[in-house]
Amino acid sequence: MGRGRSEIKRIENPTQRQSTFYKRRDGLFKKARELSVLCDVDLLLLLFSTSGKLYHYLSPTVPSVKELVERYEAATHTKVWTDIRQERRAELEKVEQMCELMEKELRFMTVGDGERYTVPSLEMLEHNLEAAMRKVRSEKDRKIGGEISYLENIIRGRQEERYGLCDKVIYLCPHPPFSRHWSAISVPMCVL
Amino acid sequence: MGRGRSEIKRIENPTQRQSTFYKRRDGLFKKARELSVLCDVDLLLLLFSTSGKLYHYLSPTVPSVKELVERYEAATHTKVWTDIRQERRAELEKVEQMCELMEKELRFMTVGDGERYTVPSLEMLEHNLEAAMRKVRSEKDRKIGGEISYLENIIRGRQEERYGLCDKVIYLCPHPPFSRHWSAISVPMCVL
DNA sequence: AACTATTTATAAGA
DNA sequence: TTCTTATAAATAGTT
Repeated sequence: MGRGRSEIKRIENPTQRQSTFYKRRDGLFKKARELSVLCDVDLLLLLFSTSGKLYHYLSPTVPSVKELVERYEAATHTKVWTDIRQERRAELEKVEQMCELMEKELRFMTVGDGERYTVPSLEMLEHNLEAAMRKVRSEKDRKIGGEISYLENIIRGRQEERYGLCDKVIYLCPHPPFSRHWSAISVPMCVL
Repeated sequence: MGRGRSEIKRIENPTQRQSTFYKRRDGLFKKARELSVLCDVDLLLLLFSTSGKLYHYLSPTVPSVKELVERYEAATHTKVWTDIRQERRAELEKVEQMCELMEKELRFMTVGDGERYTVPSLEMLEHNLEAAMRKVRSEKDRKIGGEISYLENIIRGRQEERYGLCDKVIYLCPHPPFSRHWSAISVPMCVL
């Protein structure tokens, strides 16, 4: 339409292309709207200009873009979102596998119900439990040993402190007025 | 265009509507194609007729419907597929939680690295392991006991079978020609 | 589908 | 971008 042109090929002049874009874009959306209303048709028009700007139209009868794309999927048998779903599914399966593995191991450690176990597997289990027990016991001993030596150190430190204080007291006050009381409270004072 | 009409409202006459649909549909797709070529624009046109038939057009410059809908998502910040992804995410999180729980339990049973355990928790663990060990041992004993009596039964059965066979042999052949050979192979025969 | 009278869209220019 | 206008294109009504 208009004065001239009939060949449809990319307009190289950017100004002219932009101008044509505005006009034809408006025309296209108008036509889309009209068709959807006149003929009771569901349609979606998505359009990105070269500059990346979005223009879109969705028939008023259609609830969502999603709904329409799903119908498109069904009609063409081309799963648009297959990749994403497969990715997720793979992720999920991986985690589920790990879960199962751990569950199995756990069941093996706790003996849920003995029905399933054969004698050799029970022996293996017994062996595992013995190993675990040894680990736990040595760990416990190590911890207890550590705590004991820690407490011994504290006691030793306090003892030395006490000696130091007693020496000081004797130096400052060689003849204390209430010697019996002093000695009576000296131990608790040092322990504080 | 054409002779008359300017009001845009649903055409109630089905024949007329169908006719108009064909004409305007072709016009719309032509316009869409022309715009995408002339102005170097990415566009998607999805259209479902009242009868459910799909017509669509995608700019030759766009690789896929998915790609365009993703750009639509990005542009509008309306996650078209949010629901699906959220569902999956929830599912995944649930499994991951279970996984973590089991891992914790398992770690408690196997004592990965002792650093984290206090003496009371180690004692608790030791206690659990002892209980498990008792369970396993009693289960093993029960199984072994069962197997032994099962084997004893078999042996008893075979023994009786053997006696029966020997009796038969003696009955049928009171004076066997090669008595020494007979007795030499009688045991393996019965065991077969 | 095809025709055609008309309406619409739009290219070019402002 | 927007308006104007000459002209091409689309299409409603009809056959």
